[in-house]
Amino acid sequence: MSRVIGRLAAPPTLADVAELAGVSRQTVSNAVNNPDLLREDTLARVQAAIEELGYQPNRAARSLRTRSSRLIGLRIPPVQEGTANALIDRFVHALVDTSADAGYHILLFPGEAGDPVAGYDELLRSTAVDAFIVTDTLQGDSVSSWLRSRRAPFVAFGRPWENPEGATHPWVDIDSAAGAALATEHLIEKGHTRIAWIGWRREHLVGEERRSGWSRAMHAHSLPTTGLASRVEDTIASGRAATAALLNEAAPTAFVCASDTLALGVLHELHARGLRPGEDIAVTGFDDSIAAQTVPPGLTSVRQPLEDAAAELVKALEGLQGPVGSPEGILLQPTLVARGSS
Amino acid sequence: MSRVIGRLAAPPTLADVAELAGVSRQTVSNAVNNPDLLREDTLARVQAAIEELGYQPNRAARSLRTRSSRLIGLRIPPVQEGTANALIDRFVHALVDTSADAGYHILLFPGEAGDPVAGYDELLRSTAVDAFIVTDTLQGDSVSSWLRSRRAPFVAFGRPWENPEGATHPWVDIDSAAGAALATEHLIEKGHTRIAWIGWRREHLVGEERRSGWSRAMHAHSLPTTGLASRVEDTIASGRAATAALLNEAAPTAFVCASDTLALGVLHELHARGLRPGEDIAVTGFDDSIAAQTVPPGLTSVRQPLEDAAAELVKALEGLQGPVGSPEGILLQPTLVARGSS
DNA sequence: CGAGCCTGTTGGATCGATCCAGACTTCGAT
DNA sequence: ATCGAAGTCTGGATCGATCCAACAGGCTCG
Repeated sequence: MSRVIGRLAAPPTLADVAELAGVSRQTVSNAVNNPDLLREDTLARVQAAIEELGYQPNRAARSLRTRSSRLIGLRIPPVQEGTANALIDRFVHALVDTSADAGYHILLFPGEAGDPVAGYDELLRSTAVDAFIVTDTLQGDSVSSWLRSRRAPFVAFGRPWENPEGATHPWVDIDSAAGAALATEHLIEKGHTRIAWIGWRREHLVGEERRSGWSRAMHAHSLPTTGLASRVEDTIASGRAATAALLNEAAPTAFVCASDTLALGVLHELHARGLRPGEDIAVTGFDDSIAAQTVPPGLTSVRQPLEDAAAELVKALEGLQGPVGSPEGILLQPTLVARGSS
Repeated sequence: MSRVIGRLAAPPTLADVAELAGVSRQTVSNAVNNPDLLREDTLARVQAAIEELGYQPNRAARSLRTRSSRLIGLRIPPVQEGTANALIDRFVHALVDTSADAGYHILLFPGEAGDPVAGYDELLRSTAVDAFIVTDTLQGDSVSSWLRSRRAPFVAFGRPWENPEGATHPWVDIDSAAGAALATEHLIEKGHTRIAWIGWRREHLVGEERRSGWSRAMHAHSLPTTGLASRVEDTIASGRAATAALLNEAAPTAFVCASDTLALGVLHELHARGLRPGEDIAVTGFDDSIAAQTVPPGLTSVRQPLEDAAAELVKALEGLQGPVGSPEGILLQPTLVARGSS
């Protein structure tokens, strides 16, 4: 029974189980995939044989026949130096856990800088994955439209900004305007009136979205916004520079930032000026990164519900296999984690 | 030529290419796998056909026949709250990049808390992966020995502590004693003489390893170590508590920590006491995490060469497929990244 | 000039699980 | 006693790439 090829004992096959249980291969296959087709005693006998041999279906064979690998492709974008943003990592954790519950595994592939589509293309042609989860919709939706043109099944974490209403694929996103508003309201509640915004460049649609949450909350309380906003690169250094400029020119008592990276830039400038975050100046970030959780005295930050997002994405993915309904978009609400910095 | 099944255009097969090029399937297969077996003009003709159809071998079929999936399994351990340690994430990035160069993809599976072996077992039985990379050798080597008993091919990131000399599998590790010594020497050079150690509990063999680097460097310069060491849990809270105790009782001017998490604990306590890191008290961490890179004024930390480690692991993995030599262990040297905290 | 060798190519078998069509059993209804 | 239908179970074909044994055609060499 235990054939040995090289160093590795060959796992038992369906035929082995069938022989042991005294039934045909098809019956074993049914026992695994359609148990209710079998008579009770036959099922029990087959299951005992499966148990005894420790049988599991060979993935390659099953995948060849069914044209489905139960694998989901996820592109890992290149690491960006000088940022605190490890959102993708938390997302990967959440996704691995939830997709395992649904019987999927996550296949990672590198995001080559040159051709963003290369990795997708290879996996698609070789039918290595059943679907993709696309996370980099920030950059403009070139990947989405390419996948669509290839008729590849995928769901996106992030709105299709080009065409928010009539999306042709399911997506899940976080209502980040609401998140920024949450942070702003929180500071207003603490008594701040001159609350500055540090965000991303105008090209970044998500950045503009978040900024609108800040300005909406400010206007709702009739607070001034003029001269209190700046738009910079998403790095600690530029966050720090923006903070210096705003402190000198607009005298804010609080900062709402579009990312933890920028908020850390604020903390750096405060540190350099001997100002105490949370006492002299309040700061909030976005993403609830590890850095936000650990930096003294703790950075108040908007937390994206990545676990929920992952669950919704996997659910949408399963919907893809079925009938072609109109693709759905889901917007999840973030929460605010208050810490020492506010 | 473009058969359409459901919504997905079926990719071309080897037979399609053969027909277009006017050769047999075997010849196409050779063009892909053993190009030097073909005459030059035939090869060119086949390659043109491959190009035209955008052919890539079906992974499931190839995998079924060759019994090799070109996938590497990696277990993602559950996230630990209250820690700054996202070493695994940086490692995943490095591994995805280097393994892609070698033609492998990374398959992630969740580390269920209950049975650490469950995920491995499933993938092994279903022949889903060619090999594993094991990262959690800290916990005692139960996974390694289980994999060994199942004759599963794997390499470890981390020494086999039970049996460092006569390892039965290849491993790659970082010389973390040298790393701690590096940090200690750095502080001695800056003029510090009372340098405290905050490390992990004695059961953690890696922790003891790092501690020995500190004490060795101290002894080499005839500096005192008595009363200057403490061993605690790897959390920010306990790092902070240890700092408070050491400051009160032993009056150190610098702290060497076994992890960035502990070092952040030190920063928290300094912050609470109004002491300035890098000016009043020096601090070093371990792992060069994102938190270390971003916390003001920057945390000096020992950086593990994860990119090199990933490359060595993939190299070792390829060695596994070949003849059974004596498994090799590789020890890499870390570097020190000096920042504002020292 | 034919044996022997190399190169390039061929059809058929194979990997392991699932799909398909058909056969056999059981059982209530006529 | 016969029939049909539902419920069980079976052998053969199939997914696509690779392995295998064998075979043309061109070449050298005795």
